[in-house]
Amino acid sequence: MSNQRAATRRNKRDLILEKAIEVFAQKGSQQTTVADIAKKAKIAQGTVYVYFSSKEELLNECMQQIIGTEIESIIEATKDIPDTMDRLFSFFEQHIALVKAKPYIARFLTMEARQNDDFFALYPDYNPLKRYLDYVKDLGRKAIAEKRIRDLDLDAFAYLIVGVMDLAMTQWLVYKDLDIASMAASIRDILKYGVNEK
Amino acid sequence: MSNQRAATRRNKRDLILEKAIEVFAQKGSQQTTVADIAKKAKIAQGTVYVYFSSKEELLNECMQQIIGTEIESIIEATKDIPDTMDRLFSFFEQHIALVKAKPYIARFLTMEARQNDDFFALYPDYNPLKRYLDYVKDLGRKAIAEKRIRDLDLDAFAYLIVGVMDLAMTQWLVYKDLDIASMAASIRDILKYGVNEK
Amino acid sequence: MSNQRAATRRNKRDLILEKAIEVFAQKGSQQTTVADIAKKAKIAQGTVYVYFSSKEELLNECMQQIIGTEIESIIEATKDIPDTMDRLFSFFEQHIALVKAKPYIARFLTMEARQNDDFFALYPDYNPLKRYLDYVKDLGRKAIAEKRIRDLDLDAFAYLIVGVMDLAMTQWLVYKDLDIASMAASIRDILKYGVNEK
Amino acid sequence: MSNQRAATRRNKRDLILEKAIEVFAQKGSQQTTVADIAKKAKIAQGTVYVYFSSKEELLNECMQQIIGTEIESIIEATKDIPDTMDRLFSFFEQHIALVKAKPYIARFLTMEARQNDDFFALYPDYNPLKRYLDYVKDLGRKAIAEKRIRDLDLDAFAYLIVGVMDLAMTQWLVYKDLDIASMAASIRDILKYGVNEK
DNA sequence: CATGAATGAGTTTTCATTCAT
DNA sequence: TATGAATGAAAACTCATTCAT
Repeated sequence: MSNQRAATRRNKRDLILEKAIEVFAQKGSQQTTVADIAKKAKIAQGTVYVYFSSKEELLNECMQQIIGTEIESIIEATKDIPDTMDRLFSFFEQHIALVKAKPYIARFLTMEARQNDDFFALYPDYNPLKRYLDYVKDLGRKAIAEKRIRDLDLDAFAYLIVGVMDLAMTQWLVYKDLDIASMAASIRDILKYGVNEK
Repeated sequence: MSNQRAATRRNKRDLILEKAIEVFAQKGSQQTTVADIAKKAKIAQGTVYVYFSSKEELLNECMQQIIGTEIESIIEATKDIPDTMDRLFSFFEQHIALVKAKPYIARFLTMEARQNDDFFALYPDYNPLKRYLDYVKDLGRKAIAEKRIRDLDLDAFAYLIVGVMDLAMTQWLVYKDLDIASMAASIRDILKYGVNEK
Repeated sequence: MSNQRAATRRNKRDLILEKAIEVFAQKGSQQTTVADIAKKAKIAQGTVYVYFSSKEELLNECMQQIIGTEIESIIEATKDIPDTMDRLFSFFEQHIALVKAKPYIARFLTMEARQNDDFFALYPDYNPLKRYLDYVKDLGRKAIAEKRIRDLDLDAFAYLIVGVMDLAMTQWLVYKDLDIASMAASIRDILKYGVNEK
Repeated sequence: MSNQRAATRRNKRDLILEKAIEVFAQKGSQQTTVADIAKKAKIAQGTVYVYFSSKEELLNECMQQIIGTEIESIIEATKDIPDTMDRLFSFFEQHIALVKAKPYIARFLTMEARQNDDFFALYPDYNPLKRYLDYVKDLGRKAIAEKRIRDLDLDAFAYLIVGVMDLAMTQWLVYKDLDIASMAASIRDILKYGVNEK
């Protein structure tokens, strides 16, 4: 009984989170009303407030859900790839796959997370872009140590990788005809050999 | 007198635009009220509606102002630099300078323009990121023709340049201690020679 | 088993009443939510509705509980004091003792009972202030008959006694440093001899 | 023009205050909705928020209005009566007259002012009962100095006067058939000569 | 009986927009 | 043109009450 109840409670909370992420992503957090979310989840507006104390809190929980779950799962999934550069581009590819599978997550990563000041005031380490940058810098550091890449400015390196990833993602959301996968190969090529004539 | 009036009208309209951009950029367009803008411009709320039919229209005018004026002026300013790569990085540097001088413009480029769907529905070519990408692709095409860079995927090239620029700008807005100028040199170096050991 | 059940029912009902009085008194009936009461009684919200049909009814039951139990018990306790004036001031003292022991009762007497119109519409005789006034008038009548006090306006007499009692109580609730006990002696003195120079 | 505008503004604010006092007094502050007040004042709900930042603030302004205006005007009106006891009972009578003329004020004095903790936290000296008590104590002190009354406990004296006044007022609100004016004479008699047989 | 999740009507508050001056 | 008071529709949030378990 307790299990059943707990399960129900967990399920409804998760249901609200899931639908909220979809609606927030579709319309943006400001344009989304609690009524929209309730409608999408087929529950009464008041029910949202049984599980979340305010629309604000619900939005933050959505972000933590995405960052804590999705981003970390990508990082986790790539941790066994031995070659650092392969690992880096596998990370890139997985991120693209995530965006393609759950485009609303991209909206959170690029939009909400960038502009929700309250959220970053509370959880500065949850800035998803910063999380990505740190991860890439770390990978870069190892690649240098392993002499797989030359000794370069790690910040510049990380910003190049994450920047191109983020932009490609953003543009893909607007112009769906962008072939990110094939672009990834070209990006890898440019980063590897540089733009100079050999 | 007619001149006087026209001048006044132009001036007041521009005053509202100027202040609106500042406030929109500071608080985000959703959080900004017409009252905020009127207060900043030291005029009555009603006056805003003498020059703009709605808050929506005012926002769109702000974006056109930025894109049409600021962005184009950067592109214009670099047009006389003969070496394509120099021109590209001059463009990069000018963009950084613009963001540093008028940080609220960056907010528009990264945030508002990305999320204001109505605006893009009306003016797809005014997507400032797309404008940047097209410009860089064009530069890249010339550089290849001039054999200054090797024959590479222009999209990948443009996304790398604009992506790193946009990200650096975004992060600088949050963490002001980022030294973008010095990073630019490193980025140029990486792009030029690639990450591989020589 | 039937006894057991009845006892349980009685006990839980009384538990809710007891806790409801405390919470109502603490926060005022309007500010109190059914959830507050349920929490204080450590039961589920729904359980309140097993014993009371509405929050309104619960509030009325609380008032009857106080008037029927607490007030009558004071009147009862003083009934064997032969001297009418002693009895009157014993009544006064017991009331003070009650307020000090259970301050939340004072809140009911002064606040809720005065403002809950519905309650008085249903039970006009349960106005606790009226109950007090009637009791004091009755005592006064006897004291006059016994020639312990002079023949005076009974209403004025009762209003003086109950009025000063009620006000002292009210102010004591706000400013706890009021020494009601010592004031009672002075009040008795003034009422006895009047304010005139002898 | 400026005068006209300022007058309009002042008038509307005062109109809202006036109507709010009436409705608050009639239904109690908790039962009163902003819609009720707006309806009574024949304005839109939003207009209330042009002049008051919240319902809470409006309530507090109402109380200050009553305490600052009505109570002080009574105290002011009696200040030229030379005999202290006459002055005291003139004060009493004026208070009764006020309650009869504007019964809703009585509601504020006895109900809202007693229970609105927030208000007293901000303005402890605006407790209307305390204001009354202080005034009567002051009068009593002078009466003693002038040897018009004997040297008695000022607190007990003030509590008797204000207590009976407040209670009479309260009961009159419920049972309108109470003849307060005639009672006042009896009260004066009892207080003057005491209850003892001479 | 007891529960507590779910409900939805009702309330406060915001703010783009209008309009008389 | 310029004003700013007034509007009212829409949104967030509360909470007494119900009901399936």
